[in-house]
Amino acid sequence: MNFVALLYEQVNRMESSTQYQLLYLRLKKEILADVYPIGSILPSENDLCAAANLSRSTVRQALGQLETEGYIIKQKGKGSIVKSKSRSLNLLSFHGFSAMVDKTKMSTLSVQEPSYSSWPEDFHFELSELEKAAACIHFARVRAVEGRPVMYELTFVPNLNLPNFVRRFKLNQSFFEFLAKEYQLEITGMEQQIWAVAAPPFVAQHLRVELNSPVLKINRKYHSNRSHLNLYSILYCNTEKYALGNTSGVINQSI
Amino acid sequence: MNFVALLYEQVNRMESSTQYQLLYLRLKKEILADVYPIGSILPSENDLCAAANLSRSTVRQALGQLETEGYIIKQKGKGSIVKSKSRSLNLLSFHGFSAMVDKTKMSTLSVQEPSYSSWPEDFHFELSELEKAAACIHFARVRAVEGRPVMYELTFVPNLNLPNFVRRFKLNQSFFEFLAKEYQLEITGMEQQIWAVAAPPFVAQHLRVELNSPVLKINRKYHSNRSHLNLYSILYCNTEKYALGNTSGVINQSI
DNA sequence: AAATTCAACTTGTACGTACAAGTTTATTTG
DNA sequence: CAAATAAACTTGTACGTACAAGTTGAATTT
Repeated sequence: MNFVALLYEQVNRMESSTQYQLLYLRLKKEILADVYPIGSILPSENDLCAAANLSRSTVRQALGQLETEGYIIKQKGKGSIVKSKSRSLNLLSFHGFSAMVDKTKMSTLSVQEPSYSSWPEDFHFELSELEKAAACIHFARVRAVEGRPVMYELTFVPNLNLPNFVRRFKLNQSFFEFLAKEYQLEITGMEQQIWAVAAPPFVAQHLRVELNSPVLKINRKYHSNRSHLNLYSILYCNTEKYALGNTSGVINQSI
Repeated sequence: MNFVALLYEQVNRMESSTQYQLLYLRLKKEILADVYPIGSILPSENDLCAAANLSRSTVRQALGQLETEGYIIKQKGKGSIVKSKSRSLNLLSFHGFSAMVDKTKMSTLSVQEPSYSSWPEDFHFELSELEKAAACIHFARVRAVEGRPVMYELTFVPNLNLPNFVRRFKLNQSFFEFLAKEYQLEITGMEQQIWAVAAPPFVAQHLRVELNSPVLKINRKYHSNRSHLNLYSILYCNTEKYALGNTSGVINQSI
């Protein structure tokens, strides 16, 4: 089976399928496109039934999937409230000591504009034959909080059916939102490995820390809804002032 | 409302409730008690219907919750296979470069046996009044892989309705499994913060690394099914040979 | 003996009904 | 006008039916 056939199969798997999945996909797209912005309430289950000519159980199945993936929160008596525009993946992200870092205080510096190249010789993850054969899209950027560099990020993407990526992607926008909007490419999962390492020269320079001072190194492999397309990142983090943090599980703070 | 009243309310919330939740709780307990060991198959949906005198939709709701919490995997045509004895929390855990570290090669060294004490003065998480008023159960241990220390773990637990903890808990057993079995205390969520720091003397000693070499420091707050009881850990990790890693999201590796 | 077919299982999808329980808004009542 | 009440919503739980689709193992055929 060649590559084109594989792609067609994937599209079929995504687009045909069952009634509740079709509704789920439609609602997800509409949430992403701000038809239902964050904080708004989806049409009631009965309205969705009437509009799509489906039974309530089927509608509830679609909404249930949206809920478990973190897009909406359902509230008895009220409705389904849009919570987030992306599946909660539980990435590590920067936190202050109490609250999350204010997004308005974050800035992005370009280190390496997007370009097509070959894969690094000593790449940190195993690549499939398909990925090896494709060109490697590479870019690098530094994230800063209040002007202080906190993260140096190198990204590697196999150029598989991502037309005009280099021309279209600008470093100061959200990478994941760009992929979702332009290519309907959604990140569905991730693996990562974390080390504490002594900062090598190029890292010390970009993060403005002393040579050999302790920094976090994170290797990430992102999985997507295209089964042969994975994204790769190497992150170096300066945790002197801001820690990396995350939250997992259902936190029950009732009473 | 006093503490005892709160406890009663919690027990009521857990034990009364709905049909599918009762079945869910019963099956979860039986999985934990090895009535259905890992890898085994639960009774079929129809069998569960007949045994509990419930409709299939209700049974499926209970199984669905077990599935989303990571206890079972459902397979069309086969059945519900027991996958894990605890909710998958997506903690960071040690990995080798390719496969997970062999559990038989892990050992635990005692650094500080469990004892009752007061809370540290400069504790890393905000404590509630209830927690502050309780005594602090503290212990510390070092985890080693192939004789090489990789993690130094300090644990702090408020002594709230955990009778005879110090006498009953042995450091070489799983802390979470002990809590589930002895006190029906389940970990439901977690927050963590991560830094790369220069190893201070006591850490360098326990992890057998050079003073000021880079190590991971992780502060964790575990949430439990008792809404006023949280567990706290400080971890120091030597990542020279083994990285910390995790996986999140649904990984779709079909085709 | 090996391959095929078929029957008996399993879970998945989709429809339907009925009532419980929480929220909001309009109505009634004092 | 303010408060209590009622009606009209919302989602949650629980029951039922029917068929589709995947898995397994026994029966049949080759």
